[in-house]
Amino acid sequence: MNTHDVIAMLWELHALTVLDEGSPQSFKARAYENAVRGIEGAGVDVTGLGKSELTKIKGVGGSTADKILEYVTTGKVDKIERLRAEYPPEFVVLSKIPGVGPKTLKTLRSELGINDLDDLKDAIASERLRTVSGLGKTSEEKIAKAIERLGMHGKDRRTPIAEAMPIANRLVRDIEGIEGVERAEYCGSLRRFAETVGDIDITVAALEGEPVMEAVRTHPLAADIVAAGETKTSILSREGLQVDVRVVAPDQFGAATLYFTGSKSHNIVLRQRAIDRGMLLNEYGLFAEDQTVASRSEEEIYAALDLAYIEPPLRESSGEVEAAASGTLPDLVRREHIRGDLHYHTTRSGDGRSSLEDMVQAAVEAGYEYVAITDHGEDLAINGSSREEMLAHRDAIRDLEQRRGDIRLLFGCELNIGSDGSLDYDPEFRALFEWSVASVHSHFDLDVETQTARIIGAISKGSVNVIGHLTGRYIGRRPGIDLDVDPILEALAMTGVGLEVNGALDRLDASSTVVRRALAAGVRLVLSTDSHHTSELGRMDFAVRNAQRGWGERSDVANALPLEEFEAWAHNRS
DNA sequence: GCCGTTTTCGGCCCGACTGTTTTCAGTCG
Repeated sequence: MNTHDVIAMLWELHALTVLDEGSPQSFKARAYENAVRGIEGAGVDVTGLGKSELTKIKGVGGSTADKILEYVTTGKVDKIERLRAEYPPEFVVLSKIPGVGPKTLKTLRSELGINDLDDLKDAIASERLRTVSGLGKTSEEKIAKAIERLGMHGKDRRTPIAEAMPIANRLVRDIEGIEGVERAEYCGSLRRFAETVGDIDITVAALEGEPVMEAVRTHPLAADIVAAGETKTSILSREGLQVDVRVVAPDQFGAATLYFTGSKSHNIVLRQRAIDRGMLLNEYGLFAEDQTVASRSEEEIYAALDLAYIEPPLRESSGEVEAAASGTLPDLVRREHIRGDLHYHTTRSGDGRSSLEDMVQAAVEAGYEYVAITDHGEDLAINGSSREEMLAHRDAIRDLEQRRGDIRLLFGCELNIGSDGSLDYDPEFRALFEWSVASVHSHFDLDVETQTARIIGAISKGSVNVIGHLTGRYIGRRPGIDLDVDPILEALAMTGVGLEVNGALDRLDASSTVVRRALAAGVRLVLSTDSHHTSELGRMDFAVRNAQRGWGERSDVANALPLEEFEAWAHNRS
């Protein structure tokens, strides 16, 4: 049992309490939510704490502390057991239907005796739902439709960022093209750079709302219209992804983007802070006695709340507001700090699609001082290169570097980590590489001990500069390998081997949570695009944002170092 | 259930949209 389990327990308690009290605003339910936030913010292992230490955590009082202790010692919480009996899973699942909240559920149960999805379907089929007070024919039809599509977009359906980002970019671009629109920006979890998103939120600055609403309602991506008002329209894409578009006056754009970027809990903390200062914060601005204090930009709102500006990836209510108040926010790494790309393929790799010349030209155009060419090693049968091919490749790289004279090219390799931690070639040959990424490309189903030993084995061979895409996951498609992360981070810190932050949107590997733990362990980061084509260099921005989400600073990032310092570090691998 | 620069009780973030109502409750973000 660990802190993660305790948090899961509190979330279940929260969900069951919402049902029991019939209100998401239930103060008890919100207290559990606050406790989770406090525990996450404290960043400690709560399973080893006593009651007095637990209640020192913000949001955790005596009652919640008792439940945590009960859970840690017995593995159960009496109150949860009782609530589970009252609200079994087949009933709880009904709360996932969009448009059905705890109040409706309570009424359905008490008036129609509905206890599961079949009961609800029967009630709809026999038109009994419309007889319930507060519901009518329209609600009945709406709920019927929502059930039909439940598998596609229930309330907790999450869309991988790699799927959501192109849709958001297209809509933003189209909305920006509408006459009268000054600005449009995607907000929500997408702007915070969460790896999966529940929906897409777009904020638009325009004096007239209707042209925007009209354009959204009739957009080719809109398979269905969920809500259509004067300033807010919600559509559903064919894939079931909901998009909310909200129009505000241009001088309120900052307040609106702040509000819609969230996170929800970050907003609550900011609003509380406004109240403490006798002000009101909403999506239209920060107000004091009906006077607007700030609204045009996010920066001026944070400033008016006596806070340093907080970048969107940090807005998860995990200590960032406290840090902004005390001037201890991290000096986040930015795209302009990055001086080179260190995971970079050419047509030498079987899956590479741009030539060495083109890839290097693209790197120069991106403003890089150095690049490591890291084509696949021989163990990756289809995509890899033999020793002879690698040596010829080295000559081509040296030749190009000399002819150009405008960029340092490191002769590198992406080594393949075998199931037992073995690497390509032999130690002598590997020593020829000036830079080596080592990554997992196969054997995804081994047990956690084997996988962990496998990675640590690769780290310990003395031939590796950085571990590439740590887990091998594809977000939403393939889970990563099972790893015990802490011993791996320890091994990285001890040997001075770096941890890659892979900027491919479907990877984002290591994840931001692992990045944050890695930094706490003293591991250095390497931000990479893993480009196989010249069109993929833009991924560096994603690697940067994912590192930011893990609180990565400029000084944490190896490829933010000037060339000489970088090479000194790279040669220092143990 | 938690909390305190209005401190041990009384409050707890704020607003748009919808459907069912004739002024508001529920849901959602």
